Amino acid sequence: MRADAQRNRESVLAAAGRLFDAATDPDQVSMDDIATAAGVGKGTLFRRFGDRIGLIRALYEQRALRLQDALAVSPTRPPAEQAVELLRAMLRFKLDNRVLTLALESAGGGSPYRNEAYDHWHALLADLVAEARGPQAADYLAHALLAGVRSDLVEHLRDWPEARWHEGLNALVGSVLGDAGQFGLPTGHRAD
Amino acid sequence: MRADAQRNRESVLAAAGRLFDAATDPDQVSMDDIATAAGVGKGTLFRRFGDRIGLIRALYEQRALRLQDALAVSPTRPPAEQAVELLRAMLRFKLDNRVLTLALESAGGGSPYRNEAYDHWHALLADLVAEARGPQAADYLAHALLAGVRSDLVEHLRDWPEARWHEGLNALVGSVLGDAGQFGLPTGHRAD
DNA sequence: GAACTATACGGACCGACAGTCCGTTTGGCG
DNA sequence: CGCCAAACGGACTGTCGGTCCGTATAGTTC
Repeated sequence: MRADAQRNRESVLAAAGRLFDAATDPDQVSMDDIATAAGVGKGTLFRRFGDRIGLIRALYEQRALRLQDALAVSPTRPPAEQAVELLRAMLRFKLDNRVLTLALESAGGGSPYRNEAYDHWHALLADLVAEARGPQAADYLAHALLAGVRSDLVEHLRDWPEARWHEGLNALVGSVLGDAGQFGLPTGHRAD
Repeated sequence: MRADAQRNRESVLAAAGRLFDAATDPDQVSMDDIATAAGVGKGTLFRRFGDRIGLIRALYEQRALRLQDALAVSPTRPPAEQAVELLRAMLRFKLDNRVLTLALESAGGGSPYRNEAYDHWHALLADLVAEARGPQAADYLAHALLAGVRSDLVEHLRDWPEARWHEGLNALVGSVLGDAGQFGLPTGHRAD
């Protein structure tokens, strides 16, 4: 990859990130806007990322990497506890990247399920589910758990306080994985 | 409402239904297509339904009414059993109305949660959840259960056989509502 | 049944936007 | 230094959702 191409790729991603963060709705951000903000021609965008969805996906995955690193499975901790932590982290991620995740998950045409980050988290969760309750339906249950933090559901419930979300996620994960563990909040308050 | 307006409204909905049923992707169906198929001017579409999402929503709700009638809660049957039945019915509905539900749930801009049918089902499910396990987080759990049959998830898992879906839904509902009943398939979990 | 009016009709028109094309520029190698 | 594959940029295109306004008609009143 030529040096200028690399440079441009990065400034496009940076510009797109800035624009999505500033917007309140994914389609306030056009490809022209991104090209302009990145100081780059439109052709460059499409040559590098193929199409709009490709760009959004690339940006999403770039940001998702941070999460993935922070969430390694540990064979010793109770799976339910880890699952709650994972879902909470995803919830926070969707709140922090509201417009971007909306863009990805509501991009007409491009399934939100066709991206590496999703596969990664799904596999992780499916393992936890299988560990907690056996392999039966573990695959589906992992999908269902992730669906509980779909970005437009998060959007729909946007004025719920954090505690209400925690209560919900605890109830959900507790039901599915068994709530042997206590899932006290890492940040201090407790759900009892 | 004038007679011609009424007539046109119906032929638009019918034409749109036909076109969505025949398509493989929601945005193969343009508003011009619908107008032409309905034998009506484009202005008529927009005057009646406001915008594309309005039309899709109207069609969706029209079809959803059939389901709603078939799914009344009965105070005597076990809630978990009723919940499974409801989710299975929704799954079948999404399979039968694949492109239409995709159109609704991926319509950029229009939240899939802002339609009467969703509210109806959510309220129903929330009651069942509350009956089965108390009011704690019942609202969220109902959302989460419904998210388990989101149309793009259904799409993503489109080649799963029916049995696998049933297994998954049984496991999910069984976990959340308690699987006192047996719902036709062994779940192998929490037999206490 | 004629005159009248509110309502509805239709399709030309508009603006926006994703995606393409091609003449020009440039990084990097021999 | 000279070459050329790779990359660039931005004018251009096609499509589509949505609007506008002159025309037609349902329904009502006398």
